Amino acid sequence: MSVRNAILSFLAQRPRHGYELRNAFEALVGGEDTWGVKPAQIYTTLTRLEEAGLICQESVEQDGGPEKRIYALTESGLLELQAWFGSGVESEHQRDEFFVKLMLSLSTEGVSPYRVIHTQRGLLYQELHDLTTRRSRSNPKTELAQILLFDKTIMHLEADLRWLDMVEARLDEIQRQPLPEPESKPRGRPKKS
Amino acid sequence: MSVRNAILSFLAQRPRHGYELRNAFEALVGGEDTWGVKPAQIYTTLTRLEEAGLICQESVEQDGGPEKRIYALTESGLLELQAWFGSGVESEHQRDEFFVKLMLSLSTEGVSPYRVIHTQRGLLYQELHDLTTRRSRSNPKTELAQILLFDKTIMHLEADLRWLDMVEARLDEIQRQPLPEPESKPRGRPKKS
DNA sequence: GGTGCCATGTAACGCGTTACATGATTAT
DNA sequence: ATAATCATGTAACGCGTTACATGGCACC
Repeated sequence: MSVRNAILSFLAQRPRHGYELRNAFEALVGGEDTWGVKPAQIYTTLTRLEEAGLICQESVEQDGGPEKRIYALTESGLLELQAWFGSGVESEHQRDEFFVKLMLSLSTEGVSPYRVIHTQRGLLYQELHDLTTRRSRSNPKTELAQILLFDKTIMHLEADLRWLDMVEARLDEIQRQPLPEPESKPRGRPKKS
Repeated sequence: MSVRNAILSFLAQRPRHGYELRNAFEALVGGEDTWGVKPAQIYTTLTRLEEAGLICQESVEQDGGPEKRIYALTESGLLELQAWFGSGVESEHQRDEFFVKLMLSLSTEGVSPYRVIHTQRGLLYQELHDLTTRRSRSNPKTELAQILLFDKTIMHLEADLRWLDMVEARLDEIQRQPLPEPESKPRGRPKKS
């Protein structure tokens, strides 16, 4: 939903066309190496927003080149935008791919959870190193926003690393005490067979 | 990719049909209130995995009720699964919806970044409270996995809260020194007009 | 006066969602 | 019997992706 709402917000300032919106977004989040937005996403999102009645085409410029469809915010688009600003963003941390991988590694023959943890830790350290480097190369005057984003990511990576250590310690504790294999079990009301 | 790879992993143990896979997944991650997987996702994923040649239909049971298509892992499916276990999971923290909202609130009339931060902090505290409660109600013997997942989420929420405090302090520092409005600017090779 | 890149898009797919369908089993 | 719900799916959509199309402008 980031792109969708960012588009609404940019159109609240003034009507724009696709390329402008893309540039505005990348300027906001810090360029394509931080958060590259593909053109296609802008245009498909614009189409869907128009179908939903949140924006409308104001005019079509055609100065020699390709068409430039200028979009403007509608009333309901403004309402939706305000609702977005007024509400919080729910975290979706519960959906964690690494957690699934780790759990599966515990019940899969030939896959060591310690190896999975080790690999993940290596990747996290590398990401942390890259980010720290890029963060220290930023100019704090002009790129405050990017630094804040770097900080957030770094703090999450550090949390992930601490969690990995915790999990590993936990695994050591219960070593050779295998988890019951998670199995298909009927739930709900028991049957009186 | 969590569901997709979890399916591969479950089929590596033995061939199964859709409902079994759904139950196995929910047992793994801790039931529908933690990570509810909709049946539709299982079946569409199965279809795509079959098209990709990673799994194949082994047989079709039909004991009175609806068809039960039994899927089995193929050779390339096993390879893909092993590749997944052998690689790390990249974090995607750079895509942060709240960050976008915050940045937009800085350049939007009538929206206070302090208010946005306040709302978000409220939501994070509530999520933290709920999770802490649920965590302490779990049985550490039988639900170790869920506790680990709770811990990970809690650590991330705490990181988010610390980051919010940091951002707010930063905003106070530069108060009344507005950011330049992020604008459409041509990049790349400068033109020699 | 061709090569390459800038600016603007379309098509098709992948993962995940909500809404709906359908036949069997169980509760009342 | 009727209603709930279990067990198994299909259809259609939303957000995001990669791959491709196309017409002008800059440069050598």
